[in-house]
Amino acid sequence: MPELPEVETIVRGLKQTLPGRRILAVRLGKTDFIDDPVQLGELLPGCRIESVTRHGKFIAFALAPTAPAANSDAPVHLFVHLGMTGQLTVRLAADSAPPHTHVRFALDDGRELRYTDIRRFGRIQLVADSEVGAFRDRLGEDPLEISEAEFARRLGARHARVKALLLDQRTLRGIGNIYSDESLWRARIHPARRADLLTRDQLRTLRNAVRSVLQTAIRLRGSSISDYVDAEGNPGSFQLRHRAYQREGKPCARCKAQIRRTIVAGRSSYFCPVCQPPPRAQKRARQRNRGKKRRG
DNA sequence: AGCTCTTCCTGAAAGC
DNA sequence: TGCTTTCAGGAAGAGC
Repeated sequence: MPELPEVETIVRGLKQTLPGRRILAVRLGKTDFIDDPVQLGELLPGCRIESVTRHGKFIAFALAPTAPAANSDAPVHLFVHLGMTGQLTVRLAADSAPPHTHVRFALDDGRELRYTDIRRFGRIQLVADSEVGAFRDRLGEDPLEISEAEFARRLGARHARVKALLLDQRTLRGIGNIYSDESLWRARIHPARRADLLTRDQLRTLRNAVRSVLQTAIRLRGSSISDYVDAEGNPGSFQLRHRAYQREGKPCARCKAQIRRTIVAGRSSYFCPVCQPPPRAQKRARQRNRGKKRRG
């Protein structure tokens, strides 16, 4: 599943070769995950790719029309979200494309940018220049850039479970199921703990854990669990460093207790029952509160 | 406010 | 062996 480190790796790869290239043609397969496929096909041919950037898990292409024949002279941004199984690769146009390749952007150097997505949980949309700000504002802070104080402010007052907040793209942008579990394991915090009941120390530790996990994962070019590959089609290797995610029954790397799996925020959540004690005190507090409500 | 459930989709793995 | 069922999950929306 592409999360921040995977998307960052892909973007770094695309930045090497795409800026300055012109899109000659667009070929579409299935289009049910594209906001406006007709507009995509009409607007993009003739556009030059100005830049490639990452916003959370989104990949943004800034496009500028070049030919006078272009259908519009307004710059536009193409936002791509890879969902679960999306891949963006640059290949020679003559090379055969894998199954489930649904979008092919022919480039002016004989190659093409391809979007492949088995499950089509990804999204592709065009965003007008004037709306890019609003689009980005819907996302929270980048977890690699957020300050300690801002991290504590964003999470520390919330009653929600800490894992739900890590996954919420409006709180922090870019973290998914793998890196939330890996960060919580490193910070020794149970995923179901309420964020507002964490200590200052725990919030600081968690922020640092998130940073170091993401930075290491970027260095190792992401985690390849099932479908992830970078822009050149190569897998990452951070999955070899996973300490919690998908390690149910395996020994904790710190204390040798068996990693357990539970459901938090509707997602499989892996944790060490010894290093990351479940929130018993919270449970008792909730039971007391329920009692009070019934009586009151 | 925050939780749970549902929907989208395919393929791998488990169950029979 | 071969079919059917289950599960995985990012995000959005509904309903409680």
